[in-house]
Amino acid sequence: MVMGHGVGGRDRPGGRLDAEAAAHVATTLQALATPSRLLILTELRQGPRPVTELAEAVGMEQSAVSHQLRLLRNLGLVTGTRAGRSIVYSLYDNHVAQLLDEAIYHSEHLRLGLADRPDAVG
Amino acid sequence: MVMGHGVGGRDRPGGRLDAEAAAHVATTLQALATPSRLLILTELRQGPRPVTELAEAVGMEQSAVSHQLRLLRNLGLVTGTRAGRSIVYSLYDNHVAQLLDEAIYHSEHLRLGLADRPDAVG
DNA sequence: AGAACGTATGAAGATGTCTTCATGAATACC
DNA sequence: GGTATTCATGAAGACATCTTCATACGTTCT
Repeated sequence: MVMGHGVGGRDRPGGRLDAEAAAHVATTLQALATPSRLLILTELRQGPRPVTELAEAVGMEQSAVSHQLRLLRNLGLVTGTRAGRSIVYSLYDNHVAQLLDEAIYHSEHLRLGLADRPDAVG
Repeated sequence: MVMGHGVGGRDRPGGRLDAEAAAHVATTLQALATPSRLLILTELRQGPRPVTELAEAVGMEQSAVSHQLRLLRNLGLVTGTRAGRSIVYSLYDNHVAQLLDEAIYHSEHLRLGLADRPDAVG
């Protein structure tokens, strides 16, 4: 059960953004705009994971993972709780999971044009 | 009516990503991970706009807007068609609009922790 | 207390990104 | 054809980002 916030419609689909709001959103999205973090987050999407396990799962060094986790932590996207000597990380809440899912979904359906699209510009 | 692609559920909410897929998604999200581009896109969310109008609406120089538009174009997020001397840009399709909406929605509901969240780590 | 394990952190270097400046190309108007 | 308008583009500099290396911190076990 995913438990969305409604039926699938947001209150106000497409309002303008002021500079501050834009900065806020940009910061949040930047957290998802890196392969390493995306791998970490999708791994966490499967369930809570200690750092070492994460590192192995995504094929990164422990240090690099820790650095990215700190960033994600500071943004409130993940939380870590100690369990023995390990620290187990999880996605912070359902908004994160959904944002992840939706971002992946739309990205996969966008098929990057990357210079092979016949644009009218020229 | 927003006209989603289904009912609000994605096929497979939360699969793992391989390195390639992660890179793809990251690239797409990076396009939304900047205040300037976010402003441009949300302005386009309101409807098609010529470059100069865009520039004025978001308070950027024409050159800067053009550079960002090229990036968004290359990623297939927007298209531009000539109309007289102007080139009118629009969001490429509904996926872009939705991704935008959802990204903004979730971001606004995430309330960046930014170092004031009592994390268990320490 | 000492050793082993798991994680965090700071510094530093390589890269990437964004904006500005100057200029070029296409269209419209006179 | 010449000029004004609208947009694109390349170069360059300021700045941010990510990874690695070295090391420190906290916990567990003996």
